[in-house]
Amino acid sequence: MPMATHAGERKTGRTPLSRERVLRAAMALADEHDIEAVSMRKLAQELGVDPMSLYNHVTNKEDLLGGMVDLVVDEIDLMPVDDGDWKGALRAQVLAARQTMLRHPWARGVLEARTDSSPTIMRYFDAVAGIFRSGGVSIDLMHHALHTIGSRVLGFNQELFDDSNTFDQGPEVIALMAHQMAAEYPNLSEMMLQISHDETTVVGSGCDDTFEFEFALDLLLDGIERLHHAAS
Amino acid sequence: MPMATHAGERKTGRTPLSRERVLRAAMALADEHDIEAVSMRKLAQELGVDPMSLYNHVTNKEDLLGGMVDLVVDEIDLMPVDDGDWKGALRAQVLAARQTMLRHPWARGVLEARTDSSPTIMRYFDAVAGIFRSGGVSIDLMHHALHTIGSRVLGFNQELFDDSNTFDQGPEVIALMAHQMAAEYPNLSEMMLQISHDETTVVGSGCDDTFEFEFALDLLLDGIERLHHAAS
DNA sequence: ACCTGAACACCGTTCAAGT
DNA sequence: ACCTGAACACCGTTCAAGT
Repeated sequence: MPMATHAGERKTGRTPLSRERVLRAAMALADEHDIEAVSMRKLAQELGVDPMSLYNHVTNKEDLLGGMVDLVVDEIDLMPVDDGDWKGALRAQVLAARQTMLRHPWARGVLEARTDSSPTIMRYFDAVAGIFRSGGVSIDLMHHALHTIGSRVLGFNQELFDDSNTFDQGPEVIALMAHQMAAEYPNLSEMMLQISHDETTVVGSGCDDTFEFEFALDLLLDGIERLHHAAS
Repeated sequence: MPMATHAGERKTGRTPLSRERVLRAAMALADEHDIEAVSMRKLAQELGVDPMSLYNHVTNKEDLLGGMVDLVVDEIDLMPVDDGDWKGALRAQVLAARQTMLRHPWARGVLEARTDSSPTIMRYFDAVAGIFRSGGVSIDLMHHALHTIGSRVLGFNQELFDDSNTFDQGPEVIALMAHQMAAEYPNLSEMMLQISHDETTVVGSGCDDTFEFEFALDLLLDGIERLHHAAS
């Protein structure tokens, strides 16, 4: 005797669609195959559903991307406010954001393309602002500081100058490349040569990125702290 | 008696296609209607040509975008190296880049999406590196500095925290918004309130962006200079 | 209320054919 | 050598129809 098919358990017994389920699936797809793999059609296929069914839970693709990014930002651990050390708390907060973004590299491009920010993102920025305020940083300085730190507040290493691939090579390969470039790009080739010889700097590109990120972050925080002290 | 139709002057008398002409047309299209208006098909239509004809002068869309961006970077004025004031020269160079990028706002997204950098871009970075070297900045510090300045070297104001739209509103509108947000985003609403009252800060969003850009740039340059002096 | 399929208006690009 | 048109494999989304 066949069981009665009641709502929520159609002939396939598959869990019904929901915004949550759609967004989670999209996030998994992006994590695994990068953002260009996330099309409405492929996502639907992944969920075993007609492409048009997605539109019952997401108004359009922009909404989908926004929801995905909110999921990521919600994943960032919020650091406790430490009245005695706003700089340390802020540093920890930004590094926490970076950890999350490293797990979801596609989020950067989506966030930068977004035009209006969601409540989730506002909440994160409000938390960061709270850290500044806990240290008595003036609103005006905090405002400029937020602009200055830029997308690094969310843990992005905003580099156009990405030489991490270069330094994946062995020193002798780099030396060869550097000599070939010497005529046209004398300064860059000089830089490549020296850095490839300096073993303490080159410890694998993953570590390098972390070093450069913290170097930049500390330079920014030190500068902001200096202005804060000068003002008080 | 009909004129003979010779090469270069087909029945329409239109100038023949060339890489240069394709790239210039694409740039004009992007300048006027933003980057999403630049499709192979629309570009071909703009040129009065079959879409497939473009592929004789451009290997694919990626090549097209790369060529467009090279055109932009080539537009940046290169500042003379000033041995006595590397910081001032660098500042001037970055602000020159910013002027160019303001004329071609679409270039930022294309540049950030690019994976490998062209000779044109390498030449620009080499010029920037030359400015550092002219001031005797060590290669190691210069390397970190380039990573720290990040995409700002090319004049981008890398802001996720874009409140320029907000401050386009009148003070009373902002005050209303701030009060509505107060419960959920106490720190941000406090910031909005104060900034909207401070008339010297809000002089139109265009000017604001310039101020924030220079504020961030100077903070970075001052930090780098401090490290440079500490090392020597 | 939720899901579906056909259809529309777009993409970039391959390939064989024209001149 | 350069250009063309038809065709292919994709997009996001509207709309009318199903349950």
